[in-house]
Amino acid sequence: MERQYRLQKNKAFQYVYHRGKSVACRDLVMLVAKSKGMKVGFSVSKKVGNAVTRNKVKRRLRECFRPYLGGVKNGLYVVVARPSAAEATFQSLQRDVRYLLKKHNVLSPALHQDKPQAEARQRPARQN
RNA sequence: CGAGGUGGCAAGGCGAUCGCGUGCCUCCGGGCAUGAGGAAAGUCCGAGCACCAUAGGGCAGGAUGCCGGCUAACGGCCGGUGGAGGCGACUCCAAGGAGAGUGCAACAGAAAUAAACCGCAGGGGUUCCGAUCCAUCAGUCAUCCGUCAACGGCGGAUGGAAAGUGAGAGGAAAGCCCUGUAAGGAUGGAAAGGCGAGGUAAGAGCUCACCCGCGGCUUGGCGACUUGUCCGCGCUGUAAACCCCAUCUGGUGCAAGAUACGUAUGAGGACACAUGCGGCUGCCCGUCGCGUCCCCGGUAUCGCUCGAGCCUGCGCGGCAACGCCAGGCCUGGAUAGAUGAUCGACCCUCGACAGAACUCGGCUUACUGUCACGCUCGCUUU
RNA sequence: GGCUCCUUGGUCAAGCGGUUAAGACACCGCCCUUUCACGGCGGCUACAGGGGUUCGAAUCCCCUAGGAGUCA
Repeated sequence: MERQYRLQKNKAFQYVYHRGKSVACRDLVMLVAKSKGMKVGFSVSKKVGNAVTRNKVKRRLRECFRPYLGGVKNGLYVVVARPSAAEATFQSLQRDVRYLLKKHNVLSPALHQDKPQAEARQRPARQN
């Protein structure tokens, strides 16, 4: 995920926590605030685990969110991992991210019905 | 074969698709190269580096603590000494001073850092028994008072009819006083060196032999230490209690700090008014600065990775840690923080512990697999 | 990332190296009351873990684990 799409400053996170709307499932919480730019941030606290597991969860979340970059409304997104996310598989995280985006109703019409492009591209490979 | 000991090595790799950080090139489409660890961890030590005054003085505080060496330095490493553990290979040890001083040693025990409670022994005095001797017709009992350290004696008085009152070898029993003694005494972590013999009234390093420890002298060693001597002595433990001695030690830490653009010893609020306040360490000196406190205060770049660096040599010196020499190599530098997802087969245990954040040298802790040994012990077979 | 500190019953806590580790609240049982509350009596349950020093450690030292605070 390129740097221009990242939410970086602590103040920006604080802004999203104050102004954003939140939707959650068992492993994740997603907050969205309206903005002209498109930025995503990931928050994984020390409760999730040690540095290795935290990094792993962050990488997986980044990979899950990447296909939707062009396909959702602009805004400030923050994805918070709950402690149970350490045990979740990549596939379940993928499902959760898609479910939360849908619940926020930010998916563009093209992607609302079908699978995202990146995932569609991976489908045939997985079937092999 | 089993149980150990020591030392080393590795930390899944390969291919495909998508994706990320950094560097270089670019025809701006992209391409090429490279990208976590042995502990990156804990932050327990030591340094570099930066700022604080040039890093200052004294006290306090802190750290280390057998010896020699290595190292930039260290609480690290190597080699040795002493002690402890193990049948052994081998391992472990904050291992200076208790003979400078202070403190503490609960409970138990006679007694706790210095004696004398019991005991043992000698002497004194008391009572009782008492062969025998003197005296005598008989020779005793009760109460009261005084006295001595004394439930006992002595002296006196009174009463029972009156009066008066000896000596004693030796023995016994109890309690008392003085002296000697530290052998024995159920305890305790520790009891005044141990054990045996002599010695004695009883005893005692009082004397002797052997042993243990300390000190002196002495042999060897740079030294810790060690060998001998028997010259002197017999001293509780605790310093991870205070302390003494020796050595080291200024503070803060890359959120250090520097630069640029905004421009600034800034805006707002509260309090105070120089024998004061703050910084440099806790205090004093010295020195620098001049209100103090609360709250708010942007972004970018540098610091930032070539370094006490890594690899090779059967190189040279050294037992070794390590040093020297020669040749070769460049090997993360992010800043919400880069290694992931999917597929394929392989090792067949589906891969443990675990992610750089200024950088090094160690220590400690977590943890998987494997190899070597002209290392040890035991069993079996030949 | 650096620095500083703390762990004692279920909770809050005291504790000079020396008995069976105070105390309060809570909980349980009994008494009191027609019953509950209050009160009284009794009980229950702990030194974060592992080593070391010491005759003896909750206390002193080291390591580990967990938890706080602080620095922009």
